Amino acid sequence: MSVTLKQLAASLGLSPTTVSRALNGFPEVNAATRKRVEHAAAAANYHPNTRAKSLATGRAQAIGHVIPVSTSHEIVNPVFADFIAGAGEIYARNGYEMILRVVPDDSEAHAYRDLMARGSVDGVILHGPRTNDARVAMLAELGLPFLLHGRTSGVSAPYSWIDINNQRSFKRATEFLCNFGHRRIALINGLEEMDFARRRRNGYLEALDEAGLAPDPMLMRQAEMTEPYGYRAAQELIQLPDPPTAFLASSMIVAYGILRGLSDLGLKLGSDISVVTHDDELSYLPNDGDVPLFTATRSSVREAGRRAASMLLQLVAEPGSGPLTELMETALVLGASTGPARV
Amino acid sequence: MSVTLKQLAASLGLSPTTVSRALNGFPEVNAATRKRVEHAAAAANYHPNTRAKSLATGRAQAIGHVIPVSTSHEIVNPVFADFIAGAGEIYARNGYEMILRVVPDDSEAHAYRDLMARGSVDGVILHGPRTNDARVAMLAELGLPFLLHGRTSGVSAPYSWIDINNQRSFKRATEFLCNFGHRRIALINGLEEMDFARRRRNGYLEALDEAGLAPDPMLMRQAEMTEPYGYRAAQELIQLPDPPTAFLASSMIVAYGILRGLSDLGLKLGSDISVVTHDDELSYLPNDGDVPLFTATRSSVREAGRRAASMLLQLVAEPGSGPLTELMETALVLGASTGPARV
DNA sequence: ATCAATTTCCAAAACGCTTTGGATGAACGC
DNA sequence: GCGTTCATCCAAAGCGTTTTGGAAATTGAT
Repeated sequence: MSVTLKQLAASLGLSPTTVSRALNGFPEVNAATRKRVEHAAAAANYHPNTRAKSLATGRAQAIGHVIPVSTSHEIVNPVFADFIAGAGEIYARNGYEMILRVVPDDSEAHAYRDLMARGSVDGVILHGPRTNDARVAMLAELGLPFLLHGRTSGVSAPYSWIDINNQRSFKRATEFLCNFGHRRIALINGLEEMDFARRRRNGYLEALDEAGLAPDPMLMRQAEMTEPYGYRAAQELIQLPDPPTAFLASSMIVAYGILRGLSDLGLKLGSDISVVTHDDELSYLPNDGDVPLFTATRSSVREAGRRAASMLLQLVAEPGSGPLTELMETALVLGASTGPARV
Repeated sequence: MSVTLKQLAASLGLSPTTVSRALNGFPEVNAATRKRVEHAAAAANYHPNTRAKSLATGRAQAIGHVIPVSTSHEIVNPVFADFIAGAGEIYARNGYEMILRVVPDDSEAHAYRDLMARGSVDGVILHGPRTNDARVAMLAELGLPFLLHGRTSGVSAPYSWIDINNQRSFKRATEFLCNFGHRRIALINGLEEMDFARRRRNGYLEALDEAGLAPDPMLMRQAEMTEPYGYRAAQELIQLPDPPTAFLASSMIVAYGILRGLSDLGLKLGSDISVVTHDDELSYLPNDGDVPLFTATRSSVREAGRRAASMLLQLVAEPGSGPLTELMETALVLGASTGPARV
């Protein structure tokens, strides 16, 4: 059993009040006494009981992440692990706990209410926002500080978010391909009910439009971002009567699928056909080296996690500090997977 | 602000005691009163404050996961997300919270002591056990219920764990390749300081031995399991004077790297060269379909997460229930990546 | 030396719940 | 009608902190 404040105070011949103040850096305690208390605390391996502390202060010292697990397709977002790692770093550094709730996506709203009502967290981070996401209004009404990883088109009320510039990112990637002479560019997107995927498509369409190219629905796909999805998409599209000469992929995993699909048909990336992908810099799928495998729009999701956590903690500390937003630009890095269109 | 027990009691003209007992199913409360209380609680959206509750009961109602982030190689284990999803499901169902600590791997011990001293969790799950893992002795001494995801060779004291039969798994895979006439089989392993990797190597060696084949150090590699690692390993090994005719990979991601490395050289899986991989059934890397891409030793890490959580909750509920262990066998599923050795 | 201002400490209340140890009637047996 | 047993409720203590509102001792100014 761990030592309590009262015990520590007794062993020092002091009152709990003084010990508490000594350890929490209040001014009204003698410097000598403070030293004495600090030493005793360290010696006894004293750590304040989190629950008691937060009961007394009213702050949970914890941030919640609700991860919805789709009841139908059952996919766990691989990006999630790296984001969490980044955020967790910041929480730990600031004495916050991270609590995770894995819930079926149809009872996500309930999870937030529950976390709020039980006072388990001081704020939450929302993952995977969709177009017109109802969670935003709900959380605003609840009065629980929150921050979106991503944005949600169609919601007019202000809210805090951190996002990458998906639209610009995919616009630039598309332009880049156009400049290489590509006229038929396929978009292998994530589910377009997800806000990021929608924005990426918008960027893609915008660039096509500016290049005077008409979008072809046959070349646009959306689905859960698995490797086989990329594979099938590549194989099917390349066998169209008028096949694409370039692919735009929404994630490294999809890009690997496309790569496999194409090389199974004997096509070589860069020379025969081009691929640009978004790269979240997942640690186990590094796309670096002198010449990266894929030309990519690159942005570290782990860094996004760090920043998101910092922003939310700021929001929790000063509830008035208004909606905080940050738009991260991605880098368009040149890899070996792109080249001029074959004529 | 959420409603408290006291307020609820006042609004009902009852004492907090009675309301508490009514909601917690104690017998000494009138059936009619209980109904009345339950309705009022639901109407007021009452949820007991977690911190107050656990202060009073002494139980945290939370399980901790400490995920060490290597200060050097900075890899976030992709298997982690799926495991967590499985475990989280069980926690949620049983009213437990999941708390995550992301810590530099050199201060992991401190994290456990801290969680314990602050009374933040009722138990912890250990990830990524190494050979002779010191954390086991430490936690046993702390008196905090814990369970390993994996095992740790060299530790004699009993402890609770859930693991897959890595040794048997890789032994069977190796035997399978031997039966196809393969004599030179490469092992592209994870870091062998990790217990699972060590066991896999043992299984591999055992099978080679029984087949009367001498292991060749040139054919055995270990590293962090990234895609480029698989790629490089495949390319380098295949260009040896006496190259392998089959590869054994430690994860799907590595297997994809190998696949890319080989097909870049124009080799076709199954006919030209064989690959068997371990498959954790990560949701975004499904290896299924009529004929799976890879022949694989398959075991769902998500299911392991579920079972691990159940076991730990059991351990927390009945501390005496002694070390709980479960060894999950893997399935050896036939895919398109294996065939008879080319002569 | 006196009074006010500082320092330095403490007793007690509060946070929101559970739980112990009764209290109050009603029902029951005779 | 009386004592006993149940059924049903409650007051108060306690969990381990923080924080409010002093109190005592020391210092400083005059």
